[in-house]
Amino acid sequence: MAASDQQVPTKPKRKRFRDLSPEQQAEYRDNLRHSAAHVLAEAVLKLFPEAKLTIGPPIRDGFYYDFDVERPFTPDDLSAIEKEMQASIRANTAFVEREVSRDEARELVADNRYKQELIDGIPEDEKVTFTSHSNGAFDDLCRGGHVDTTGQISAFKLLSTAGAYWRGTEANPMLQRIYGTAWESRDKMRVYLKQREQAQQRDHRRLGAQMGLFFFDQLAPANPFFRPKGAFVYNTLVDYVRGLYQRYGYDEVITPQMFNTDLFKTSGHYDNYIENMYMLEIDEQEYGMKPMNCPSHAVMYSKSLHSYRELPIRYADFGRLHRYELSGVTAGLTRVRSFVQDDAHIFCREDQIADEVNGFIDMLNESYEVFGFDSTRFVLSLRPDKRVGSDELWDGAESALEAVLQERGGEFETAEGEGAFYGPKIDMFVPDALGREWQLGTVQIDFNQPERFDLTYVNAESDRERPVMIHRAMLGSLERFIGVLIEHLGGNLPLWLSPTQAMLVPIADRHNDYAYAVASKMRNAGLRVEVNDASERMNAKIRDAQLQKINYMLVVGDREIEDDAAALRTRTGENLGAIKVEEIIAKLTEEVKNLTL
RNA sequence: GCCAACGUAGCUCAGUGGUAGAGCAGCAGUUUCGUAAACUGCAGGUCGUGGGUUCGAUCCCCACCGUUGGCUCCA
Repeated sequence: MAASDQQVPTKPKRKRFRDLSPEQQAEYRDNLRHSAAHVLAEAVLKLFPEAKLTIGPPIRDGFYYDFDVERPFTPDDLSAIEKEMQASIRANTAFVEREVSRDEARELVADNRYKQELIDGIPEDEKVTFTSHSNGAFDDLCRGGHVDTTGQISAFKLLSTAGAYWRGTEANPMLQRIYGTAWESRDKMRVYLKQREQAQQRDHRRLGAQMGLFFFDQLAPANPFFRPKGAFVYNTLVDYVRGLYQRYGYDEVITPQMFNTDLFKTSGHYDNYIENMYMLEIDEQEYGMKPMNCPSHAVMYSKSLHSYRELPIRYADFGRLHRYELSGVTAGLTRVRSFVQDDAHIFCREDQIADEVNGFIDMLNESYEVFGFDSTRFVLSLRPDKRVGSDELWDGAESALEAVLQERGGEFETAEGEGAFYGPKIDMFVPDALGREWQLGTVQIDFNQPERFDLTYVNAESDRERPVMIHRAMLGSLERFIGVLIEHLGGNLPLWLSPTQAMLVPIADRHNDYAYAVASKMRNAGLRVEVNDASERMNAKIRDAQLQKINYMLVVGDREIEDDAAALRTRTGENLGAIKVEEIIAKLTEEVKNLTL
């Protein structure tokens, strides 16, 4: 501690933020952000006295507060509110917590049904507390967790407004939410806002257009068009997965696109998923586009008699799926209405579950490493209240999944009650450029479909037994995967996945022929190369290749022609100088072979 | 689906109650250049769609379509 601390201050001196432990820092930020939410609520009440307060938690990078108000907030409201907040912060008043009795609490929020509901939800053995600031001018039911004074909220900014249902349920009234960000210093906030801006540069929709990969058109909302280069990426991913399947023992199948709805009545989708299905009528019969592959795989399994010796059977399917998603939730490639998954269903005996899941995670980890996903979050979801299958089945499956995760030693989270009604599952989440997480991989145990389709195998005693079905996807929807991958890599696809691996850049027109000759050599070696023979300056050609995220630029001029070489430049801006064309080919070929990131 | 914002040239955007502009891209010509944007010129838009108000609508109003940010990280 500093020497100045020898003088005993009247109040314990606050430690500087950077001297706090990581846990304390996180707590301080939460407190800061939650305090900012209080100040926000105060400001809103000043300007909109009729507003009803609800909740205002700290969130990642900031905070929000939900209000029940007569009309939605406008951008102008936001700046007015921000001004009010600043006044309150300048006043630098203390946050004061106090315990109140339940009756008193109810009295204090008598005209606020939301707060009443919150009080009802507080367990009997917990204290009910209110927190005030601005010398009591603002008072709110609050669990606590504040900074000492409003003045500590030195850096904040209101970012956006949004409608939000009370408790996130559509049946509830829609509240108006204000999002803001708050930091321990102005510098930190500046850094954050800048990062936010940079993340937008990595948005896959922006990069996808820039790289000429795909586009959307209102003629087919939420259905991407993949241009030649995008289709190349798409198909190369499928090829990659097929390669893994060959090693990990999967068999690819092809199944129909649309089915008589009898299938979905058997599978249960007709009762539970019809809202998301595209239906059509053919020959006065009701048909539906498949939203999932599992029913067709169950049909395929049921078409022949199976011995326990055949199991596990692993059917892989790159079938196109259609799901009607609400218009408000579709987004770029990450949430579309038509997509293909690297989907497969494993039919196995109960005692094979652990091995199957284990083998799947091996494959998944192998692939995620190739793509550089190193912050994958594994979540194990256990039995919900509403479920099918006996407790014994669930016990077995849950402990099998948990044991696999335990034995592998990696970190994972457990979500009680979050499993599907048909079985427990493990989901794998990966963040996008803005830190929003998307589910890519999943492995789900299913006790339901085998029952519904009456699937059986013959065991060693010649008796019929019920197999377990395992749904699993590694990259998940290829569309989403491509979107997340682009953001993850900032568009810098690895060489093996890159639609254009190298751009030949002739310095002057007289070098064009040589450039074409080099390109042809490289193409013969299996590389994907283009020649930019435009009558442009070399700088412009390089810039053009950079924007397209092309891995290598091969600059050729008089000197290179002399030596049968090309000056190699990487998209990271590195100039590797003149290298013999043969060497370049060898280098790139090696890089492709090794799936170098 | 719900709340809000937005929709103008291929892209990024400006603009006004009197039928529209810029930069980049495209095309033509000039330039032939050493590691992220050469110069000149030309061409390019039923201002998302459909109604309404108005002498007149890209602009104001309504509806629809689409896109974007949100819609339990719970007092």
